[in-house]
Amino acid sequence: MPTPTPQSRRTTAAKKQPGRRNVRPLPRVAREDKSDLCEVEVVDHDKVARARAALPDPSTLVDLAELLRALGDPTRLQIVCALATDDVDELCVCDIATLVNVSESAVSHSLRTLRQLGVVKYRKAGKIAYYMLDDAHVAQLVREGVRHIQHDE
Amino acid sequence: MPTPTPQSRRTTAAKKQPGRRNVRPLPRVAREDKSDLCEVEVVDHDKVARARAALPDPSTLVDLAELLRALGDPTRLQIVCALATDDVDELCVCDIATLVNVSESAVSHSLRTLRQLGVVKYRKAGKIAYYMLDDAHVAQLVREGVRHIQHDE
DNA sequence: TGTTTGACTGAACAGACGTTCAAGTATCGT
DNA sequence: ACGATACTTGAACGTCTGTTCAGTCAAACA
Repeated sequence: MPTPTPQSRRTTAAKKQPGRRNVRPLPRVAREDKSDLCEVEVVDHDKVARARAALPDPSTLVDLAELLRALGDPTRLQIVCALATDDVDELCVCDIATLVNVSESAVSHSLRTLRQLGVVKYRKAGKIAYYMLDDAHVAQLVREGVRHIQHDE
Repeated sequence: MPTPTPQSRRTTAAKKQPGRRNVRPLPRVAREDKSDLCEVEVVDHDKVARARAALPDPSTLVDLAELLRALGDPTRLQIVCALATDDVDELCVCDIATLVNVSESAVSHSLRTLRQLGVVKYRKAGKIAYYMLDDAHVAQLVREGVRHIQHDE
């Protein structure tokens, strides 16, 4: 049986290797390939070109996706929300674990993820680690997200 | 009479529709439990109480996490970015597939996810489905995310 | 009518994810 | 020094995710 599938030729742009997390996996983000695409751009070739031009560069895209996915976990989202609270500048791991109701180990793992993304940082005082936000933009982003969810739709 | 009927499901609540297996058991989101926690709140009990009070309610938290996680996928993020482009009001599935360089099937699956979250909607013209954004807030959120990623850090 | 096209769907698979568990590193109190 | 505390780390495990594949459907065209 022949394979008349339009784009079955070079679709192997999605081969990612099992690398570490914090670096840049760069999964299958647009590679400016477009050379052997078969002309599947049926409808509006010009509009596609415009959209492609307006697309953020792959590095930005992957970084943002990574950030959003990190915030897309209830545990981590709660941590960020807690640290974004007024009058709550910093919290220790133990308190965060109590707050979001998970084990300290799980919190520690989550905090590491957020740390590697530059979302949080920490200060060590004795044996206690106080975590705080490292990126005010992220807090702002989350606050707006909450507002959007709560207001409409 | 063919009924294009662009669907847009914007369920205010109750988006735990029983898809297939485990629905959405609301994993370990704050349960207001705190009664039998062993007094692990070592450092600042008051601050924990404040942070907990400021935390969004579980339903908002889960909805937002769901949205952020959906946007945290490079394919879906690119789709939203493309549709958020000025002068690009709508795109057909075929063009989107070309744009983000994945198969039409994968795009269709991704679009369904975004549709179910109320991020995009579509209009059918003949056999072509034109997708467009359904939530301007999300587009705004993504645009700010891009700006934040590009500007600092 | 039959074929082609654009898009959708369900099953299935490889890989990724988040938690738990057990062990580890410092630091503090005695 | 010893043990307890606060936290981190790595491995393991079950679950979830996104893609591919194959099949389906409706609309357009021959």
